[in-house]
Amino acid sequence: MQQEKKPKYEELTRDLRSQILGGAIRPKDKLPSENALAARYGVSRQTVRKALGILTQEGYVYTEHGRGTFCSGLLKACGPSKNIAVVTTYLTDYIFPQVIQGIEQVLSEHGYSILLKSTKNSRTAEARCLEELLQKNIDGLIIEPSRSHIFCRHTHLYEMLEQCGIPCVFIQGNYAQMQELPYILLDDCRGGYLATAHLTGLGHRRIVGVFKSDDVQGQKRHRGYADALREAGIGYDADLVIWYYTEDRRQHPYQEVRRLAKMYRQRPFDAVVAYNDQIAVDVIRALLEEGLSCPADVSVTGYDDSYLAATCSVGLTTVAHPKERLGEAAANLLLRLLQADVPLSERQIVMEPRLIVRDSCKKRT
Amino acid sequence: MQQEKKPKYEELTRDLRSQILGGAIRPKDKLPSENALAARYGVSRQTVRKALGILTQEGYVYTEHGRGTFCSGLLKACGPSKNIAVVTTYLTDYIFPQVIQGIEQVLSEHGYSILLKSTKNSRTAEARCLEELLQKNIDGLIIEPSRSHIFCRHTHLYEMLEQCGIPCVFIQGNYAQMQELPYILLDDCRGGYLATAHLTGLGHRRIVGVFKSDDVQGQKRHRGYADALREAGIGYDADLVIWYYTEDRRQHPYQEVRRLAKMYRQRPFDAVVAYNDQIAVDVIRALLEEGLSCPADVSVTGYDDSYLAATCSVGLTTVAHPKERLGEAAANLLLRLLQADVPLSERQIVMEPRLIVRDSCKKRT
DNA sequence: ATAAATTTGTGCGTATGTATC
DNA sequence: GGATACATACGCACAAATTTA
Repeated sequence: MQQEKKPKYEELTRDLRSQILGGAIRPKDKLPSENALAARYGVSRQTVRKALGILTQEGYVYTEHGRGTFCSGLLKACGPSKNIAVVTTYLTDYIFPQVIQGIEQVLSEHGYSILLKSTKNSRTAEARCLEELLQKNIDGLIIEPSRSHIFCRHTHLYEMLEQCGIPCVFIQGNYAQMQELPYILLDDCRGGYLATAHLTGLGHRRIVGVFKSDDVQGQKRHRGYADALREAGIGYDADLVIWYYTEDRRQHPYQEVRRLAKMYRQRPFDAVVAYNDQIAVDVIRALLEEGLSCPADVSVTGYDDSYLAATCSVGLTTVAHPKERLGEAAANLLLRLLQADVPLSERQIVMEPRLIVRDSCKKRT
Repeated sequence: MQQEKKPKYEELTRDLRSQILGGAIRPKDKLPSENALAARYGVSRQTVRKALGILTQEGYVYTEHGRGTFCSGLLKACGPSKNIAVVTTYLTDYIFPQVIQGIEQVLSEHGYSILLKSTKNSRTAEARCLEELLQKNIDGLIIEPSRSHIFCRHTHLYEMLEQCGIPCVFIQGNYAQMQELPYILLDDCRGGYLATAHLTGLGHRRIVGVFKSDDVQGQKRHRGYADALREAGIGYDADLVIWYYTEDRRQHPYQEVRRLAKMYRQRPFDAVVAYNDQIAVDVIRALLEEGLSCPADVSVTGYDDSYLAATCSVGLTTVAHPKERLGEAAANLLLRLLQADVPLSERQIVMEPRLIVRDSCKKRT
């Protein structure tokens, strides 16, 4: 009869593994030194090293040069995947390609690849997306939250990410419930203020506002709009504010502006603050259809300084969006989070918007 | 001054890995024995074993007790990753976001994620990119080749993909050496013909052509241009053809058109066929700077029907590019390749371009 | 602040076992 | 059986990082 051959290193591996799984060796505990293990088990140091190598690869332990070998906190099956997930609401919606470009630029220089996902601003899609990503092997996440105005029902997924040691950076917006997570966004309140104050500065008083209601950006830009009006001593008129949802973005703002324009004789207005350049273009189109011209009759501001602002029939006065630089900043922040702890104050970055004046606003006559 | 520390086993690992990726060692090949490698590299057998251990773990080689060490056929046997790599030259360059959108749309419906990479139309970046992807776990690849006009020096990487069972779909262009690989592209020859024939049909005879020289699209559009001229009985005039490289795309076409425009009195021309809409916009700008207007003095055609075509100061007559549909078609083809064998005739799809007439071309007076 | 001790990382040499041809 | 090649195992030396005296 023949005995099963059991390599000594395998015996040692099994023994140590069961000690860890059994709780005898707890996470963060220091294991005996290689020499100590060699002596205790009556094997050579090389054999110990082989066993520890296997355990390291399996994720049960990690080593620190000069300090020792330690039981790891939680098991990451494989090593770093060098994959970073990037989740945005849309891929083509005008400034996202540039943001993604900025992210890709920085990350690929550091040997990372990008896993791209889009949610179409749907909460369920975002949740499904995160679940998928948790099953894959990613090292980090950059995400633009969907419908950031409403309560987030899947905070548990973000907690899970945190527990897995996968850092996460929010861009554009963030969730009110998770204020401590890293983010990079624009001061949209200030941006809305800048656009509106520019118009009041030009003497306009009846200023229409068109805002998106289902993300924090829209709500903040609206607040800036209201602040600027108050500062200029202009009463807030809810009838001049148009709210729209993502789904209706193609039609609703356009139609509402046409409705207001039809009543221009009875209830004139001087200017329109649009949520972004896309809306501004629709606004100008709607005005033209009703015989009003921009900027002669009505001044219009955009937001984001997209390609539309420059190529539009009227050069749009708009609020500059950092685009590539936002992407780069997000990527750099993520890289720092991957390497070391980053103090809270540096984990949350707010970029300052600035106004770009073109031809779509004119002094009131 | 301090020397970079390089462990010998790492040196050996790198060397062997690059031999495998470089094609010097091919799948199923037997590597030299451990002793032979030790002798050749002047290291101990232990060091060789360490290097081979790493390569084994990475999946590049496998060992058979008593037989030898072999280059592995398939990298990574760890099941489908549900990741598809998408490699394009640029991410933001005007129609790519839409193509990627189309791909993402289809693939995400089937539970796949997208790994995004860009090459900036650099061959070395493309090669580096493919090597990176081979080390990751991808199920398939959609790639827009870089500098597709020149001989591809890294066919072995594509062969490796094939041997690993990773299907690959080319979009936009393909390499002349690998005619049997699946692709989806536009009939660019036809597209160039359509644009040029439209101009000859309007009575234009001296037609400038601006083409990109470092991809097949440019060469094919040029051929279509030449075909249309011949068909109209117009002699080919090399002085009217401007070639440019990717690196010079921002300046060179613009400056060359200005140069031609400066000599307009002596050597007038009727129209310009531009490689794409971006170039067309630059062309129109150059013409304007020299006091020539489009379409009154000179007709201009674009290509791709990008957002520029519609938002440009003059509505561009251009050749429609399927964009999203191209992306969707590529994704669907890849899905089919992942499931089953696809007959050659269905693996290669050429989409028909069509002309979109706007305001940038006028009948010659 | 420095030196010594500890601990992991790299590398070599050797011996023996075992599977394949 | 013999040659070859991988697998396991031990011992030793020195380097590099860290902690301790």
